Amino acid sequence: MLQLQQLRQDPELVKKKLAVKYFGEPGLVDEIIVLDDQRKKVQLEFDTNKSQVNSISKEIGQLMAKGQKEEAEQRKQAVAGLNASLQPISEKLAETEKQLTDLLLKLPNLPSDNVPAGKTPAENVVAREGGSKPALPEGSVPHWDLIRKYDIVDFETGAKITGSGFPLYKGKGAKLQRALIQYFLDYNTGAGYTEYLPPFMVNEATAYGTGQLPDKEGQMYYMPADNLYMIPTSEVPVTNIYRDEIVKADDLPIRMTAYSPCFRREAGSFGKDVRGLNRVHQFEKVEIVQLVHPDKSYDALEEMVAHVEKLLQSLELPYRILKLCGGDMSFTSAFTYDFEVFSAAQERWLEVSSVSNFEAYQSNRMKIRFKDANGKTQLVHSLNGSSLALPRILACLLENNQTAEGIKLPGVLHKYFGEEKLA
RNA sequence: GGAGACGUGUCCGAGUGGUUGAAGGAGCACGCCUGGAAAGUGUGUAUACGGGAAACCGUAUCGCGAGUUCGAAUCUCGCCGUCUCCGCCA
Repeated sequence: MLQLQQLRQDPELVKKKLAVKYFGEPGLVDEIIVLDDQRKKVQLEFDTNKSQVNSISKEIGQLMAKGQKEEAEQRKQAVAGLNASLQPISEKLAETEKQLTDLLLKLPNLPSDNVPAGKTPAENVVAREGGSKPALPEGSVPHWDLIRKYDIVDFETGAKITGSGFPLYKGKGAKLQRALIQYFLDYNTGAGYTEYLPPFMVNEATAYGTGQLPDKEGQMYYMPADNLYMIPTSEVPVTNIYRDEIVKADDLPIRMTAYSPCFRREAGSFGKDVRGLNRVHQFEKVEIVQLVHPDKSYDALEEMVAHVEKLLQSLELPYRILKLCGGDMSFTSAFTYDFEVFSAAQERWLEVSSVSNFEAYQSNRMKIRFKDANGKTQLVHSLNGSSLALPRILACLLENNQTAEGIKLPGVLHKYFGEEKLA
């Protein structure tokens, strides 16, 4: 959530930035400021009245101690009246505060200054490309055929057990998943990220912290009996590790990595381009998260991008890195790079990672702060990225490396998979 | 799931309903002391919001939320969490 202070400082600038994201209700900014003025007035009124009540109550205590019962009784009468008039003020204050938060929650994060202009994915900007697209041999097929050929993912049985979009990995397929997870985690911890294995369900407060709630509950699986949500990414539990904490400046940056399955309802998005592993309800992912000093968050972003890029290079996959345009960025992001790998048989790019700087948007919700050099408490900046999401990586590995003798695996995976080829 | 105990600041730990934002330690920071260190010693050491140029003042916060009361860390209820015992269980 944006900080009120930001809005008050320069409302016009805020509106200009919201326009970059094609946010439809710029009027909210002024509405919020008016409401905040009102809140201040009401709070001042409440504080003044409450202060009187408190001091008279104290006097009552002192009078009682001295045994001056009648004096005390008189004061009680006075306080009763004050309290009665305080009641509506107190309600008004609570109501105004709630309205204010509700409105603030409707505002998306502001895009950073160098976010490319544009409304649709077509206007995203290619930052750079790497690797080379393979020339596939005659008779090459998409991964959903290869999956059957090698009998490594069984969608039908997954659908029988759970429903469509819940793949059942089998044999070498299951092992390759495990190998990839292990490799990714090793790669991340090697770069200084601390490994976590978080809970796969979270409570409301946690889902709220990273921005899944309110409004996006439709995208998560929900367990009403226990009021818990299945995580759509480990970003959610991992970033919340530091919720409501003030960390030492020396502890920054905090780097965390975690593997988790990710559960996504993908309501409304099924229908096309969902064959095979392209879009599923449950998938495996290894995530990286950083909490950093606000001055360093864009350095951290570049560092994370370079980190993920090297990982893709080590997998020898053709990739490109996109800077998302304002209109295509997520609600909570200030700047996002998407990573896509080229799926040679499908001849299309598939998103395998998204690395974002949320600046103080998430930390303001979660109240993750640190003490700066002057002893002042400040919000940290939070960032995260996939490193990496597995299904589409698997799809590309299969398609791009298919040979008559089997799937040739990149060198880095040999020791994790135990073989050089999947056949 | 059942029964009981508990939940106070960075940590430990007091706290008969009335100057308790909270004793006392420890830790930490900055001084003094010292050749240097330890010990000793002095001061400081929560967060948020509001008012104020500032000093500072006000309000709220003792797991969370309601309630009783002139007044709640302290009493009542609900929820969450921790521990112990029993049950169940990988």
